[in-house]
Amino acid sequence: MQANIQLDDIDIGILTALSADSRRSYADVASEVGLSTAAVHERVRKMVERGVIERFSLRIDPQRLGLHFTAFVAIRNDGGIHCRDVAPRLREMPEVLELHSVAGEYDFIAKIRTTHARALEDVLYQIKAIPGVARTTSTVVLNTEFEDRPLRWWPRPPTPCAGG
Amino acid sequence: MQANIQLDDIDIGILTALSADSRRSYADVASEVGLSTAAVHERVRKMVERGVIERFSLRIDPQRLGLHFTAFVAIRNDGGIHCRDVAPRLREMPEVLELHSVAGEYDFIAKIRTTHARALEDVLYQIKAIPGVARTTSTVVLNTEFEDRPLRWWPRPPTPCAGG
DNA sequence: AATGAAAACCCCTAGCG
DNA sequence: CGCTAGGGGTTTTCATT
Repeated sequence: MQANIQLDDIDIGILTALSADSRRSYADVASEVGLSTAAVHERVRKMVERGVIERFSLRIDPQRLGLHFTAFVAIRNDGGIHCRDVAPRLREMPEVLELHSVAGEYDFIAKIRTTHARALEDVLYQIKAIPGVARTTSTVVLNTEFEDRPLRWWPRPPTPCAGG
Repeated sequence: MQANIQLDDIDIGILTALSADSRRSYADVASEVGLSTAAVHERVRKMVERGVIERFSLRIDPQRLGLHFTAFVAIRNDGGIHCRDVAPRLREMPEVLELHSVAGEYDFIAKIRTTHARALEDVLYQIKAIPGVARTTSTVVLNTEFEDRPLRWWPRPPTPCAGG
């Protein structure tokens, strides 16, 4: 749970470059950030080791996979003993892309992707069958403007109370 | 807007492998899916060309970047002439990771990530200053159970009305 | 923590079935 | 659409600073 102190501008440069194209050669990235290939390699290795880089991944167009339908589903638990079992069950469902526990009227927000609206019905049915789930509210996505953007900024360490 | 007909099991195997580690060598992937290196290379090239693969990317731990705070912000537009300008303005804001237009009480759902709660206030202030935005409702994320999971499944083409 | 060099490995194209 | 083959580039290691 450490902060970003350990990342300097060169690290951010490497992350930015690889975030846009993670198969770029280290030689290429090295010339961009002004380091040798070996140095970039070493920095990447360390960032993987320290968990800054979780994995090298792939952005796939969900439409071309046949996943035409997206919804955000808010989930409310009941007060029973099964509450802690809800998240693991949702994790097993491949249609649930993201799961966040949230403050407010609901306990979870799930981002769900299916082939079509009809398929969401099945997923909701499964979710409602999970012990501990009391009720769901779905918000249907009409159009995804953007998601999974490459890294373009990073937060500066918080300035120590300049304004009070 | 074509379907997934063109992707066979081998393509899915390649996507699954690269989704978990996009820097794996094609030679390595090839031995896994039972093809030659050149064949894997050619299939990847075509999937990039056809837009199935949008890009090779990187999953960075937001915590280690100092992004400790996540919220979903529902945005409602007013009925004015500026409605169509709202999405482009939100696109310019780096804290807005995702933007979906949705059906229901609100017009958009934005996924927003900042260093801390206080920084969300600034972002909301900016959003409310966009012409056309009428009102926002924020849902604070307490814990992200999972997000950006590697590909593990893909939808089978819909069975033609087996059940009616 | 970075460099340059060396060795192993991989990418990518070409030619062919 | 897939395979083999080969040159050229890249990754990865290591001694040095």
